[in-house]
Amino acid sequence: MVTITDISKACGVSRATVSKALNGAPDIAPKTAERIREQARALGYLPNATARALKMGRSYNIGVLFSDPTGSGITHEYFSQILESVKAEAERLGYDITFISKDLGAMSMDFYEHAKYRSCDGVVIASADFQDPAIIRLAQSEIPTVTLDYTFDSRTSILSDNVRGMEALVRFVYERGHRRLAFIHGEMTSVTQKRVASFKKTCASLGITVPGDFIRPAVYHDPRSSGLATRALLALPEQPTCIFYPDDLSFLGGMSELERHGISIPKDMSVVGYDGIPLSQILRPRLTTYRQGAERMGSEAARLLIEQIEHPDTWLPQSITVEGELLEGDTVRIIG
Amino acid sequence: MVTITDISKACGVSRATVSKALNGAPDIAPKTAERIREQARALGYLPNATARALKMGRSYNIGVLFSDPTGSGITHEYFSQILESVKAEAERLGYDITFISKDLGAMSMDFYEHAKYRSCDGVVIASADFQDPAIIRLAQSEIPTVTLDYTFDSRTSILSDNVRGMEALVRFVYERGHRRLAFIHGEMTSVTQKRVASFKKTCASLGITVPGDFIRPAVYHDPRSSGLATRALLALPEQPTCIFYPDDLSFLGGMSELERHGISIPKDMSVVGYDGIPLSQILRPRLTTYRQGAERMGSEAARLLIEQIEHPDTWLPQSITVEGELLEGDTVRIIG
DNA sequence: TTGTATGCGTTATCAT
DNA sequence: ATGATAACGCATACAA
Repeated sequence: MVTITDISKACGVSRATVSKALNGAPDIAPKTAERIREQARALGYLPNATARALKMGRSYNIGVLFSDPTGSGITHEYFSQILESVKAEAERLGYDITFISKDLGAMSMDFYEHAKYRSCDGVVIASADFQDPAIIRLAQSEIPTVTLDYTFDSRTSILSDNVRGMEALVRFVYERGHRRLAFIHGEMTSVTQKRVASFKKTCASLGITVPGDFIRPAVYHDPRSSGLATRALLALPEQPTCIFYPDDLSFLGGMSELERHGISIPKDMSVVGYDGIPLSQILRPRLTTYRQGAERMGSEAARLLIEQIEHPDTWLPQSITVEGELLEGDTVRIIG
Repeated sequence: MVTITDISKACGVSRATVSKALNGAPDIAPKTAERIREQARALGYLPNATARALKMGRSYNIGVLFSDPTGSGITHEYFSQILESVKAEAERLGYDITFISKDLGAMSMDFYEHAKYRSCDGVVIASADFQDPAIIRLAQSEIPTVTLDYTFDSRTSILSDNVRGMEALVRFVYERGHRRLAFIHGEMTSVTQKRVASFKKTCASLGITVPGDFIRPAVYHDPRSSGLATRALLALPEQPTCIFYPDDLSFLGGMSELERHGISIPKDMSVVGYDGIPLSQILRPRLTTYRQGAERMGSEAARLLIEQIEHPDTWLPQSITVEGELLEGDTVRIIG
């Protein structure tokens, strides 16, 4: 391994001088600096991030936390998009990323301890149970954090516009003549609460009455449970004309169930999803859904986290809402 | 930050003693060791991975390389499954993972340099252009590596059983009466070569003649190009009875094209995919496909890499083939 | 059984 | 403009 010591010997200067030259310190003679940089290149020198981190107390490494209770984690397209964009933006700014989990090998650590152990400069909490004491401990620690779709007090967060997204979908469906809307929703997280509330509020403001039967629980990213909920809806004496699914993937469960009943989309039943993952637009008919700005959420999270890390003095917590966009698709029929 | 120095003061022993006690060295009196561990716990001590790495020359950190030219990268379900399982196995063995890319921030590095910069103990090369000189440099360096679906000389690799997988699919289709088989394949990587060769060889051994028109190029994970290839097949004077797609996702492009022509699956046309991603079994009809053991490939990759890192003396390069499994699905019709 | 001393590669402070 | 020195937190060879 080539170190600054090797360079200092080759150049006949001290290690301090080499370090300064390589970091562009102003108090080094330009020609000396150039000579040193030349040698460094010639020798194939690479800075050692480990030594630098130890000395500087900065690792240029940020943690990413995907703690999905269901285990689907990064496997889901929405989250892998976020991971991808967090990674891209972090790398653009000179940071590597490390996954934060609990229980590394033999040692049992919680999230906070893991982040400390790896000297993470900050952590993006992308997906987690925000009631988990271990998550709360991390979010309230001295480590800079940014959360996605949840806000801790005095911390930065990136939010998707669940309220507006759901409102847009309801209005879109309403404009096409639908008045009997059913909503299959995911587990009762804060995101779900916002979506359900926005669904009900928008319906109310449009003069639509939603029977209690039309609001049904399921599980995010679990086609099976949405299939069951769909079956329950179909068993009602009076059926909806349009079904809202918790997410695009869950819709697939509903799709199968509808097919099984010989119900065609959108001829006999209209449907909408949520997320707008690429898959939703590959399917035929293209799904009517609301695309969350996953890429932007990820890059904003990385950007704000690093801003906080690098300028702790001028930093203030903030919540950014990333707008999504309605994808019209072809699964909502115009009815009379 | 609590360091071993703090503990040593609190216990009235030297730092060396603390270090030994915490690492379970045999030459420390049991009661002393216990007292020290007690204090460490009481003070909330956490080892500092950075300092340890600098001293020991081992970071307990492995790099993961996903360099997808198409950019789909970890977003594709197959790769995110691999990432997930590499991560899980690495963590089980006490290792964190870091993404290896080129060009971190301002500094321009190639993959090898990035891995060195972060002191990675080894790298899993999960997805890459194996002709890229930067990949070759890494694979031939002193850094332990394991590659997926490609073998470098004297290096460990994890291979999916492309030959057997394709053979199984062809035989399955053959047994159901199909004799006119078309194959839309992905870009000409070594994986593709194996699949194409196995397709042709199995057909030959079954006495099936495959017209040159029936082998058509497309792009992996790109439904559009497979849709176009499907269209081309449908324009032939004599059509196939079964179409093999490059992968499950690409099949969706074919599906749309078939629908557009009013062709129903599997009534009018049989199809098979490749990969066996969860999505393929959510769709209706369930896709006939070959499930690659992505989870096992990832965990084996991590396991063998770490074995090589920890026992460099007794280590020998090896290639492990991970068996997949045919998913029967419902997209191949029995014909006369 | 415990402690002393040293160094991993780097940056920062303070002399020169 | 340059260099000597210390320090970051830890592990280890060796001395006591």
